[in-house]
Formats: sequence, structure tokens, C-alpha cells
Amino acid sequence: MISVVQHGLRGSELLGRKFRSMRARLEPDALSALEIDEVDVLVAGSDAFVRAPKSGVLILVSGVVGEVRVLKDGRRQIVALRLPGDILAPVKGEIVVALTRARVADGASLMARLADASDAYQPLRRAWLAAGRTDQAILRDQVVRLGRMSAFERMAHIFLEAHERLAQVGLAVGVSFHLPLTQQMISDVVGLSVVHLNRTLQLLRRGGLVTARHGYVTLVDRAQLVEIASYVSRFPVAWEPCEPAARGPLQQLAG
Amino acid sequence: MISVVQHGLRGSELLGRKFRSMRARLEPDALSALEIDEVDVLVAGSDAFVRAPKSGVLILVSGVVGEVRVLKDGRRQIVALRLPGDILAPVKGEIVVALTRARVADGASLMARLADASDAYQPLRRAWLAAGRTDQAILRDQVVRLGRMSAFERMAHIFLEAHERLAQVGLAVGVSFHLPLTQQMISDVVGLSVVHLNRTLQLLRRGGLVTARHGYVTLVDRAQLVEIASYVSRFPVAWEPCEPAARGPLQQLAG
DNA sequence: CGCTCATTTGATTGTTATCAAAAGAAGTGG
DNA sequence: CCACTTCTTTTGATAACAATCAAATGAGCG
Repeated sequence: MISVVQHGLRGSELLGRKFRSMRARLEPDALSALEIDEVDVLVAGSDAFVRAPKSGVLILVSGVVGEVRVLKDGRRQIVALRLPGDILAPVKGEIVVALTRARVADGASLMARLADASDAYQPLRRAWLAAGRTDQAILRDQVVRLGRMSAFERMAHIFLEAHERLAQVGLAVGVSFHLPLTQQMISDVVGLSVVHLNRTLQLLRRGGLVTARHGYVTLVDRAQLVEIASYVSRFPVAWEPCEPAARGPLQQLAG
Repeated sequence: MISVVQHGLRGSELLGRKFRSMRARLEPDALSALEIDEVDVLVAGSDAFVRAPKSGVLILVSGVVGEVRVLKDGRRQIVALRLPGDILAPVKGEIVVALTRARVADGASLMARLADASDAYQPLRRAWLAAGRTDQAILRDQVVRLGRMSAFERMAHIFLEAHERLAQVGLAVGVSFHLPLTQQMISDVVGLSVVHLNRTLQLLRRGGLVTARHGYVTLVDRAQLVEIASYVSRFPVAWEPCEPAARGPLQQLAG
């Protein structure tokens, strides 16, 4: 299983996958010369608080980070969960928290290329905008999840979303993926208490819907999860079922 | 009291106020030649469902509309509440619902001006981007509201937000404003049942925090509301207290 | 091994939803 | 202007859901 934290992918490769899944017709080398591989900031520790990027745009290369709001009394809401290939864009009043060890790259050179108005970069600009719209849609999914879904539905939904987003950048194998977050962190995403999240997770497990252990998640019955969460895909089929190949190595991870 | 539904403001005036509150140094006539006053679509009725804009960007001139997700079993979530001066931007799976009678204008000419790369429109482009960021921040406020706030806090928060957003475009008088929505509609914004919303509203009233009647809302104790909701302003003081002038006409509305 | 952190379980409380129905407003047509 | 309908607000009673408190178990790590 390919790890979210330690995949061998370069930043440009990640972005390429992401942008291409937006139906962008990018040349093979549209991103190759970008210097987004040089990791700018290395954030370690699972709860290290890092102030917003010192300058410009940051791209998450590996690991998981959250854009977090903390209320006076300590309640936390992870407004957006950022996965490899995502742009970090916290707003005023939010902090960026590394939920796992994470590597981020400076997006300055990408931004420069986007600012270049030449025709050659037209597909790139399109893809960038499409990615932004997807980001927006995912944030709105988060609103619906928190506003009108039961704990059970929320869990089904977040698992589906995480899977799809990771699959988009090639960080999923079939219906399985690596997402090494504590239940506390996930509860701060879906707006539940840890205890209730734990119990809800058990319902999903006992229902034969998912398995989750040591940060490895498998959507055992994806179809039913989609049904439960009324899940609407945000990507044009970025993942292929590929059941046969996956079954072998997955079962040991599934626990 | 100036009405959200029937103010006499022209679209360009609304946008001007909005953009100027973004600290944009717009020339007095930066927007004047725009044809955003010609109302494109007239949506009547309080629950008329209108499919997404036929082409391009729509600007809300008067009235209130919601960008709504409807789940299979009829649960609804108003993802974003749109007030005069806002841009309508529903994503896939959402519908635009007129919550009051509303007038919308076609933003094509504004978009054309934004696309014009000449220096003259630099401040306009800046303001446009700033408005987009504010929009994003408000959406994220919505996430926190739904994810980690109690019913009481949610109500305090949404009232403060509505006030600030209306004040920004001059549709508030002091701490009072017009927002003719049914409790059902508001409950679909804050993710509560109507019944519970009604009871929570009574708590706010009895606590001497707000008055709300016939669509007229007064933040009687704004300071305390801010405290309750941990409210963070999204605008650079777009409204001035102006208590003295307001007190007269407000009290009769306050009921 | 012993420390710490994460997960799990049990018991209980508190919050919010749901159901049902009354009372109040607003609009319609006679 | 009134009877009538319909929608909204309000109230009461109850059930479902999720949070909290407390503690045990399990996993990772030096």
C-alpha cells in the first residue's frame, strides 16, 4: 500500500495527476520544469501548529494537514483536510496544523507560470481553475455533511471523499488507502466527539462497510456507502475498480 | 428601515459599496458604465426553484436567495445565503432558490471588464479577488458554525453575519436590518429543526439579545452576541454604530 | 518494562429532532 | 368585510441522537 506520508512522488508529478484528472490536456512536460519539488518547509509531529505560510502559496506534497479553527474553549473544527497535491489556503483566524509528518513545497514557480499569459499555459490555467472549483465543491460538501447528515452518514461520506481525493493523485489502491489520522483528528473534521465517532466507526465495521486499522482504510462495500451518504463524485472517475490486483495485498492490511 | 427586497439601489451602486469596503481604491465611475442594472431575471415567490444561471455570472441585486442542497429524503441545507451584491455561484448538485422576491442581473459586462488587463481596472480586479476571499471566509464560518457551535451560538452567529453583510452594502441601519425569511429557511441555513430554532430564538429574545419580527431584526446587545458566537468580523468596519439616529425609527420595528 | 497516547467500553446527561396540535398571520374570493 | 384556506409560529410531550464523564484496554516507543 502506498503511503500518504511517504510516497515517492514528486510534487510536479502529483500536480500533473491532479490537473489531468480535471480533464486538462496538459503536455507531458507542462509541469516538469517547475521547482515545486524542493521542499520548503518540513513539518514534523502530529500536532505541531504552524502559522500560515510565510509568503505565497504552499503546496502539500506528502502527509496530511488541516486548516483549523479553534474556539475559545478549545473546541476545534478542521475546516478543510488537505491531502497531497492540495494547496494550503487558510483564511484569517485559521491555523495550519500538520496532522502527520508533512512536506510542503513553495508554489511560487507554479504561480509564476500561471501568471504567464502565453497560450502555451492555457491548459494549465484551465486546470488550475478547475481544481479551485473542485476545492470549493468539497468545502460545500463539508457544509452539508456537518449541517444535515447523521454521524453514520458523515463517516461514510468522509471516507468516500478521502478515497476519491487520494485516488485522484494515485494514492489509493482499488478501494483502499492510507490515512493515518487519529480518531480525534477525524472527529474534528466531521464535527463529532471522539467517543461517538468511535462507536459510529464500529457500526460501519460491523456492517461490513469499511475496515480501518493502523491508518489503512478499505471501503469494503463502496456501493452501499455511496447510497448511505448520498455521495456525489467530485471527479471524473479518477479511480478504476481494479479489484483483482488489489485483493491480495489488501486483505492483510484490512485486518 | 431599508428593505432587502425593495431598496432603491442600482446594481452598480451595490457593487461599488461592496468593493470599496474591500479597501479598494475605486474611481467614482469605475463601475458606473456597467450594464448590471438591467435586471436579467426576475424571480418571484418564496420557494421558486430556479436552475443555475443560463450563462455566465449572476449578481443578486435585491432579495435573498439560497444555494441549496437537497438530500434524497427531503432534508435541505442552504449552503450559502446570498444577499444583495453577492454573486450567485452554485456548484454541481445545488439549486438556486429564491427565498424572497429577488432580482438578479447578468454579470457579463462586469466579467468583461475584469478580463480587460489594462491598468485602469487593476483596483477593480483587486476588489473582485478580495470579495472572493471574503466569500470563501464566510463559507468557512458556515462550516465552523455547523460543525462546532450549539444552537444558541449558531443563531447569534448568523444574525451577526447577516447584519455585517447587509451593513457592508448599506442595507442596515445601525444594529437593525431587514431579513424577511421564515424560520424554516433560517433553520436550513444553520442546520437545525424549525422547532428547535424557534425555541432558541426565544432564548435570544428573552435574553435581551435580539428582537426579530416580521423580518426586521435588531441586534439589541451586539457586544454580547459577539462574545457568545466568538464572532470575527470579515470586513474592515463597514458599519458605524450610529445609535442615536437609529433609535427613533427602530423601536417601533423592534416590537 | 514502563511510559504515553489512542482506542474502546460503560453509564449518564444534555441537546436536538420528531410528532402532534393549537394559535396566529396573511392572502383569496365571495 | 368576512369566511376560508394556507402558511408560519408557537407550545407541549416524547424519542433519538450525540456529548460528557470515567475508566479500562491496547499500541507504540524509548
